[in-house]
Amino acid sequence: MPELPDVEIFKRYLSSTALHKTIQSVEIHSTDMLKGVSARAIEKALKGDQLLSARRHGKYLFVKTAKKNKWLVLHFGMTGFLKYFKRQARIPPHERLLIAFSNGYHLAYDCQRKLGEIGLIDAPEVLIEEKELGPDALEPGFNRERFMKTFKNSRSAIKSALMNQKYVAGIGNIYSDEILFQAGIYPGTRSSELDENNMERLYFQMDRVLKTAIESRADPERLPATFVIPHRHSDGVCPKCKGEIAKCKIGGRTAYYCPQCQKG
DNA sequence: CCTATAGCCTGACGGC
DNA sequence: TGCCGTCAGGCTATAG
Repeated sequence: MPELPDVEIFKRYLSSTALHKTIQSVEIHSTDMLKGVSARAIEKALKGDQLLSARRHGKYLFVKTAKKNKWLVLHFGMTGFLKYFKRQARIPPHERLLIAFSNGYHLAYDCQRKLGEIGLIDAPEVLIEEKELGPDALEPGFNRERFMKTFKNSRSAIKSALMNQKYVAGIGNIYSDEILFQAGIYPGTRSSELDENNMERLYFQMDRVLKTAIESRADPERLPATFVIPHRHSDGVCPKCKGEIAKCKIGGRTAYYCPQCQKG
């Protein structure tokens, strides 16, 4: 689930629940998910402090602490999410990090498959540079010109290029399918072979799809009826032409597309 | 340099 | 029912 729109919703969720509350305790139950930091160091950085603000870049969430000026890093892998709750009975099943606040509430980071990551850094820029992340797909500076320049230079399938976090950060398997569907482009088309028209449509749809998904709270059931995401399964029907949705492998990932509406 | 592929980790599901 | 293979919306390391 967690691509740009999902993580943006997590950010808003955390911002409206867990900020400005004194942290009473921190428990890390899966130390194997820690990257370059010890459980003790995270505990030390958070305990007694408060969470001040949250920021997102691509699929990464950064949460700033008030006093010590550190940033907690959360990446959600394929199965991560956040939950803010009071009663112990509501604790999610694969909780890996648990922050308890002095008001009796808790913030849990749940990640069933442990493909996510928990970290602690001095500034988001450090991680962005280290991972060589491209610009966030929705940042204003990533305009049409930069988009075209980026994708002109890649010879991989456009779907793979869109998902390459070094080119642009935030797009994964699901939303790359949606963006390509909306732009009417076959996912296996070589990125460098897209003409100006296709490039322009792709950029426009990238922006529109991601923003629409955020407005829909990244909830498939709230997406517009013209979106293909709810039909990404065998027997899926194209919301535009009512033809059958097809599936194939591109760059090792399953791509769903409409053979009628998306031409090479 | 660039692109493609296996592997990491866990759980759900379908077929035998 | 039980077992096994496959697959899942992430990224990284390595091979070609």
